[in-house]
Amino acid sequence: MKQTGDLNLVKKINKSIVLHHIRTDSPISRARIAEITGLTKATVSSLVNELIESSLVDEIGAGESSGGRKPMMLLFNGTAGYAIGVDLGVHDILAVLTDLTGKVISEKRVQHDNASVEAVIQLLRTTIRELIDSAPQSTYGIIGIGIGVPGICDDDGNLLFAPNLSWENVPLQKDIEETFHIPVVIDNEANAGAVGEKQFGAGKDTANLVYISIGIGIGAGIIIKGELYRGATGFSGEIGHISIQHDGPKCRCGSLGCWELYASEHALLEQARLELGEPAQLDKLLSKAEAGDEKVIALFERLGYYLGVGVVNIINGYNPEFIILGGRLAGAEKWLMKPLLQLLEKRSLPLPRKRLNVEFSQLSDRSTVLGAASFAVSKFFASTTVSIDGN
Amino acid sequence: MKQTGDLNLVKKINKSIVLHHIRTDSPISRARIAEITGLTKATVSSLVNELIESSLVDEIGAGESSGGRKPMMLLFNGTAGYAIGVDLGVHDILAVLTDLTGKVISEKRVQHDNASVEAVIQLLRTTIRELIDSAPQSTYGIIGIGIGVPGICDDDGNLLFAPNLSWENVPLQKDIEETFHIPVVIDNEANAGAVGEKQFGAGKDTANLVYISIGIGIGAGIIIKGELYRGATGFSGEIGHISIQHDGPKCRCGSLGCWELYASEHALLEQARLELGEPAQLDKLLSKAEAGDEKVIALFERLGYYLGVGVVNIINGYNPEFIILGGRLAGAEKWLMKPLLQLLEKRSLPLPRKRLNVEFSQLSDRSTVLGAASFAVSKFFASTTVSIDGN
DNA sequence: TAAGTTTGTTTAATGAATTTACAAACTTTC
DNA sequence: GAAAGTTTGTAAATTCATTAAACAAACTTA
Repeated sequence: MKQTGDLNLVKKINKSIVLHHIRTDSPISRARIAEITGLTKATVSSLVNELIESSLVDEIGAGESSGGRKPMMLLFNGTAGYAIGVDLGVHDILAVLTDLTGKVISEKRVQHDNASVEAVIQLLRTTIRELIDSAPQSTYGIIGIGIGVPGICDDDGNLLFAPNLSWENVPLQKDIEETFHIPVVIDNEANAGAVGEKQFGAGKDTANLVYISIGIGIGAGIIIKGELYRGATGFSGEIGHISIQHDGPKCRCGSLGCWELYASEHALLEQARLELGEPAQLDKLLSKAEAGDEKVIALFERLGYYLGVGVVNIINGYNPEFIILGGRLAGAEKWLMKPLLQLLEKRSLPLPRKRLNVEFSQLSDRSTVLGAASFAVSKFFASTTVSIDGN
Repeated sequence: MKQTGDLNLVKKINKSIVLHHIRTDSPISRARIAEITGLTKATVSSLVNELIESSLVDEIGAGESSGGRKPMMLLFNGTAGYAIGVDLGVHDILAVLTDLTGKVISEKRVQHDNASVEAVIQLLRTTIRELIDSAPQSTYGIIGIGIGVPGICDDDGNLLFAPNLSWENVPLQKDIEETFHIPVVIDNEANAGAVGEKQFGAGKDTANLVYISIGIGIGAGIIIKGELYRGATGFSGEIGHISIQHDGPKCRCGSLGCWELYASEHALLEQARLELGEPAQLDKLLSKAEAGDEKVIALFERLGYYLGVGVVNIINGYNPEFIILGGRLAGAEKWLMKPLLQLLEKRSLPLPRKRLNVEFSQLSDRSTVLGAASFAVSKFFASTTVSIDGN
């Protein structure tokens, strides 16, 4: 049933507000937190002391006086525990160990050939195990594992469908949880990427952003009012399958003229094959474009146009403040950005466009893995701020 | 800053939970509410008695015993106050007086020729005045006015842009508030329609629905987790301007191939003119189709196809549980539904479609006006208790 | 050195929920 | 029809997080 109100809830709310300010505005004093939040000094003091008790906050010494007693400055203790983030890709696994602030402590990257589901999961297990073993000693240890996957998940952490891996109904969360006995969160790689960008990338101060992952297909993570939008049944953002040509070519999803048939890596390589007369690879196309090959540059520019078509749809449909383009094709920003922006200028409604930013990701291929780690940290705080005192 | 927690908040939360159950599950006893919510009987008793004190709840006598003392049944007192809902259309105004349950008490419908902004607003004022005067005596009187408008609004109740009225920057909320000194809420007609459908129509038990208003243009109201999704800058759902043909004909919005160029009433009439060689009107086309005119039926069926194209995009983009089609064209359900469903069957991804319903509105042209009244009621409860969101 | 400011803690008060107890009103059972 | 058990709703005592007020410590300024 719905959450009712009691004193426990009040404390949980206030404690997480206090912790939030220590995490984002640190170093900060108790008095300043009281001033910002409207809580009394006594309340803040009490909550801060509990947070110190539980190792999540440290006092780092006196700050500058503003005409009276010097304030004791507080800092979030990012090393009270560690999280693991994983980007389970189609051809590789990228995994990081981060502290509670999201700072990367160590990183592993391994290739896989997707020989079997079990083989990949086994590789995943050994990769995670190595990172766990590399973690420094800490109060809470490894507090969780977040995994971004190239497919659709349900609420129970099952990977329902991952077309580019040809996986179906893999109980990934349960599997990894049983291996390590640590809380595991599974989510779509674009959702994870969106969270990564919001926490650590260009979207830091934004509550409404759309992260578009342009890879073999196109996926999107949508953050509304600071929260991921998952749709009714736990997955949305199948934005790659928004049709931009109702009578266009058939997509494997059953529809016609889907955006990702025009604006994905797969689409680019297919066009390159048709126009250049030979199978192409992304890195080769990139170096050719870099060398000034006009035919290849034209290919990228056309891709930029098609990206723009879909971005206009996203603007009109979601009215975000921020659109961040990421994924493998983010490396082609140089040639994609201009035609994309030109199209936006011409085609998007002026009102939704007013307060909008469109940028390529600054985190390169780490948006997803950082977001995944962030899922684990969020889950930890969601479960802890309530019962951390133990009473 | 963010809302902090205190005893007041706890009480607000619990009081609104209790009221929510009385509103939705009535008649209901105190004991049953305690059982459902997890609150203690003492707490429920105390809160219920305050609600009775404030006239929002009535005791209606003893219910059936289940083996012990008979329970005292509680009922929400819908007549403690009245709300006004308005659908400000392009050619007419529909306004209703409802009680707090949304039951329509009286109704007014007037035509207008949009001679000037001031003339329409004056007509709006006299219409509202008549409804106010027709309201029965009650504890709280007229608790608010909600207005659905065919355009884009900002948070301050300004009608920024209404293309089909040719209005721009009209401070409608302020204007009506100053006339009646009653709280006024302004919102887009599709947003109001979505809320109307959720409260009173087909979407009653749904937290995630999209209401598509097919009128002269196409608008949409999107409800996510029981709340309207407004986008970053207060308006979204410009779904009519999602392109379904990236190189299609130019739309007045600047883009090419927008959905509403294919699937709106305007589009239908334009096609009718081209194919039948004479200017057409919707009601005439409807009667011709009714009479079995195959050419006209084919027009509707093609419209159904184009509706489906956009609906597939909405399914893939928002993954709602429920899509409700409303607006003037809802009257053509008979010919639109079949090609629409056929298209969905063929083109939408199986997973998002699984738990999805697509229906035409049952409220005919009252979705918007009922939703608008509901806005006023919600605002009233938000100020007295705390927002009542429907699970 | 004295006066004023700022920080953070202590103490008492507030009030909403919980726990426990209980009376009243019913039904069931023998 | 009386006794036993159940259900409903209220009352009294307790709990606990917040607030308000007072205060000591630490610092700046004049």
